[in-house]
Amino acid sequence: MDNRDWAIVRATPLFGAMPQDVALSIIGTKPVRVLDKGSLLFQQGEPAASFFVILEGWVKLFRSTPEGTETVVSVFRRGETFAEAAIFLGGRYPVSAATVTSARLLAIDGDVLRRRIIEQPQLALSMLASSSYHLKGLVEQIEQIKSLTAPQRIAAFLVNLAPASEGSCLIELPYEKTLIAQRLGMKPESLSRALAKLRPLGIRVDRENVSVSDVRLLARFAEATDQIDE
Amino acid sequence: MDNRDWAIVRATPLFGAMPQDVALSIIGTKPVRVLDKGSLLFQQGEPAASFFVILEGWVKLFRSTPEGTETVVSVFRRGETFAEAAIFLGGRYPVSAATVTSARLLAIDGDVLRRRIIEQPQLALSMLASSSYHLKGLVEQIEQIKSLTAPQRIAAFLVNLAPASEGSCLIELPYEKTLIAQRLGMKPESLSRALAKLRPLGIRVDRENVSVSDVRLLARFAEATDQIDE
DNA sequence: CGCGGCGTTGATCTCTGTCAATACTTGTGG
DNA sequence: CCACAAGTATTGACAGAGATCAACGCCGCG
Repeated sequence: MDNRDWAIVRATPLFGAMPQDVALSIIGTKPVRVLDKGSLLFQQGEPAASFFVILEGWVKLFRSTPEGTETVVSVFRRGETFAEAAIFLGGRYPVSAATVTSARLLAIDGDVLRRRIIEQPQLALSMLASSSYHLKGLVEQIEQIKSLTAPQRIAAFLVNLAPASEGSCLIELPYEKTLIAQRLGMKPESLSRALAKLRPLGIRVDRENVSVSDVRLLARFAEATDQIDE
Repeated sequence: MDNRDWAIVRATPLFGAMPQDVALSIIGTKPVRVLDKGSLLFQQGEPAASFFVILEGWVKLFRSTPEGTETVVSVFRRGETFAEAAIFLGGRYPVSAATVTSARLLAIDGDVLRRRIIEQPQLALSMLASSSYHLKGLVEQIEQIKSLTAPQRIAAFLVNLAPASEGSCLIELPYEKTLIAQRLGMKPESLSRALAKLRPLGIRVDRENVSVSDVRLLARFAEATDQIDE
């Protein structure tokens, strides 16, 4: 783990809020785990031994039914932590996790964290802040699925990815479209068509490259109750 | 607040886990708030001053867009706590809350709780457990909306309400069907039709009374990939 | 070069939303 | 006590969004 990695760790809501020495004592000299795309980190139902910080790459959380269908719950990127909450939930992961790109991760021991919390009460506040952050993310996702159409959801997704909140920009899709579709709760075919519908709004797609002519216009479309007509 | 109320408080994951005197010191002599159906508790975006324990009745959490559409995120009942996590999220509620029946609630001050956490580290673990529990609920909801049809969702909802996991039973719907529909991410009309489709599975509905002839059958239907055919 | 995974496009079907009409329940006031 | 209004639930007809099934193009890889 180099300085670059350390900076990423310190930028997370969880490790950013605590004193430097505490953060260091938790992370300790944990080796960085380097993983191929598609590596399974843990499975739903397993005892929750540790949680993770993403230094590089993308990770999906998903649930699978006995029948084999797989529902993507969220997708995290560099600088995000996940599964912290699972540590406290009867000790079992409620979801499975796998990398969707090659990735470098930090795995942090749950026991160590729990012990540190007892010693350092204000650390708990960081944990709570972090878990509240995830809660908010899920709430937003529920709102989107329940109230937006497929084209609106992908529009919102793009707006989130955009570097600025106005003007034009180029966006590189961070992972495969199949996964984006799952994350947004639709089929890949629908994603294709939804993107096609955004064309009149100045969206061009070529492979994983998306050009947006007017981010604000896109954002407005994602929230509007009435849609494109022509 | 009488002994009955106190028992409810102690049965929550949050207050059940902590020593009795700590729980007492947090709740203190807070008056019970008695509210009519439809009372607004707080609005999304407001500074999060306190969180709540439900002693009696039902409460919905929802998000509203500027356009006025309202998305129900979750519905809680007696014995549940809500908005604990908001206290730690930049101090703002990410959702609004309103009672959907007449209700009795306990409102607990956020500052007090935060101070107690500093003094009583293991209290933080209770908080985390409680917030993890809510997280899990949201994850399950996302999974349901994304992967189940309307009849399956209402089936799952009924199974959750059923007193036993097998055999037959009578269920009283806890709040209005309009709200159930919102909670499940569908329109009231669709809820009516979805319930009608469950008839071949031994579901009879009369007003708010639902009779289930075989809970296990219903549960199986809620998870099945293939559906009723005839 | 051929194969397999991913993405797009087309045709069709199914589910759910929309719009509208009709009970039924509840509460209000004459 | 009844008429009436408002809110809630059900039902029907219809339209539209998205799923499904299938075919095809594209690219990377052995």
